[in-house]
Amino acid sequence: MARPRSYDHDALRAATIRVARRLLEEGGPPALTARALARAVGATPGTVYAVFGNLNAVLLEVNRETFLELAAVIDAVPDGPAADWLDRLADAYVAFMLERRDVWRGLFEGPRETESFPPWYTELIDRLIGRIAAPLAELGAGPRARDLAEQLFVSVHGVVALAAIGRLDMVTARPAQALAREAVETTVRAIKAGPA
Amino acid sequence: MARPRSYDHDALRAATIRVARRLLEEGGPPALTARALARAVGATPGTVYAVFGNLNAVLLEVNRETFLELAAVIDAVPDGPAADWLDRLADAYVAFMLERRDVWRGLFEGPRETESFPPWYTELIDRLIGRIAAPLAELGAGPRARDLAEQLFVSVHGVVALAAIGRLDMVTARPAQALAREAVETTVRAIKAGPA
DNA sequence: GAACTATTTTGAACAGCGTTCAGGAACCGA
DNA sequence: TCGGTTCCTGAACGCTGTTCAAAATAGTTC
Repeated sequence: MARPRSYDHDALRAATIRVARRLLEEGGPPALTARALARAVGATPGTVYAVFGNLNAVLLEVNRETFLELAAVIDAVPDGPAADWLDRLADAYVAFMLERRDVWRGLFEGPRETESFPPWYTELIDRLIGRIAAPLAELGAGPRARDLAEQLFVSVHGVVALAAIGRLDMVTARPAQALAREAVETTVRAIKAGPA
Repeated sequence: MARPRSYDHDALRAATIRVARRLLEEGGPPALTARALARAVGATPGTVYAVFGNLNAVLLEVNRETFLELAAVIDAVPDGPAADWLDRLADAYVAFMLERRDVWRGLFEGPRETESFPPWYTELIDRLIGRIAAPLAELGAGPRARDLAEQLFVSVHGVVALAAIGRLDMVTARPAQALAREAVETTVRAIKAGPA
């Protein structure tokens, strides 16, 4: 009753996301084009659009995978004495993001402000911040742990944001990892200074 | 001996920069196109290219003006007790950037990593960090004042970076200004905790 | 087997982008 | 009036995301 699909759409979807990621890694956001995607998966732009609706949806899927990987990496960071634990978290986060600069840029650059974000996006960030709050609480941050974790996350985000576009050296001579660790140290010292 | 210029190139240059800024404010980076610029200044794309070489140069000039304005705003922040002084600096910075979200995005998004930055760019950032280091030194940061100023700047950058693309609320319920002030407070408290 | 229907896939087309550059335009000096 | 010289225009190139009429391919019915 109908022309049968010539593609396994699930497989095509997965392949497209895989290729999208490779394109991003190799050429940054400008390399992620509908035609390049289609060519690489052996289909045509129209088919990609039939599967994803638009290019942004492809990027969103890459972001999902990236975030899931990040979550796994963060979860794999062994806990320990709170200060060391935080350092390891910071190191892992910075290293992860800088190894994927261009994918990172896809995560944080550009999209419309009015766009609403899918639940997994928010949930993963929430989880990440929870992982930061744990050692902070251990250090005696008490009820402020969550707030401080948010603050620390944003600070490290600042480091990575500048490093990912190659502009951290305009602000400081220190490398990203050092700055992230110092942000951790400052937070820890502020906690040790006692309750507000 | 030659066809006379039909444009005052200095005036055309200035007008182009002015229009570029308006386009950015009204429609963000995507609105800054060669044809729109040319149309708005009553010239043709070719002429714009004759004056600026390429579109990025126009963006760079807008950035220069924005940074100069920022420098003026920061210089105008009255000093006072160090903690209040820092709060005012943070407020001024955050307010300035958020009032110019789209111009801000032009400042920090996208350009090639290999690009070298003009001296005024680095100099202005240096000046900005100097302004932050002053009250920190007053608070007893000693020789660490500069390092802490860089760190604080990067932290506040993280706040603004997320706020400018409308994603700060994915991390925290607090507004940008509050987070910036808390970054200040954390830094101050870390200093008060004594030398490292 | 032919016709019809339903679905999927294609790829040309559209409007726009940054950028280039052949050639028309406009002046001066001879 | 005729080069010479410079300036400016705007068509053109190759690219972009996206759309959609048409082609392809199947099952079903006559």
